[in-house]
Amino acid sequence: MTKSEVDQLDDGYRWRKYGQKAVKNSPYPRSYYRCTAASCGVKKRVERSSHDPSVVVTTYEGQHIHPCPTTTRSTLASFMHNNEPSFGFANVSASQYSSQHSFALPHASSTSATMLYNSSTTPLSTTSSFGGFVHQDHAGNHYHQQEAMLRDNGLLQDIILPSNIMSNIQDNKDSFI
DNA sequence: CGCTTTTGACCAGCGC
DNA sequence: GCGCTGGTCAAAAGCG
Repeated sequence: MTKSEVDQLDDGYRWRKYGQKAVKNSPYPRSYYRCTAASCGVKKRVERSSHDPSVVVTTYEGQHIHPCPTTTRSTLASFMHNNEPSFGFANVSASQYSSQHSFALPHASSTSATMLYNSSTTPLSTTSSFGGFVHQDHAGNHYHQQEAMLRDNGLLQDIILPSNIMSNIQDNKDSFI
């Protein structure tokens, strides 16, 4: 369950929508997505909570059998190209970036819901929870970028989960990272 | 042109 | 069997 203004959360993988249905007991439709990677049959369902419209419920089914295509460099690279050269952490670019990205925690077992790591409500007024790396684009230009890192304190507060699951995450968070 | 989204149709499971 | 519901298919449209 992820608090988000937008239905489409970027978890780093590429998804193709294959259906949408109205669901009972909810005014909001449920969307069905499949991972676009060949031979990767991972699916996800995305629906908005009827109790709290600001909450998006994302249910993953299966596990990816391939590396995440976009959480490494490419997504950030494309983002950078849209915002260069004045990328910085105290400006609008940073907040736009944070509002559009979430991070899937690993260790999701088959058919179970995966918790999303969403940074949409976390102000990026500091750089304390980010590391950095250097990106080289096709023209050979170098950009110093800040790569999102999963750190303690980072963004766990934005995950909306039952308390027992939250405590389980806290107990095992080192293994998540 | 290739990929994605939209959307009605179709199908399976379930309760009555 | 019938109706309801959730999940999937696939043709058409949209988009870069």
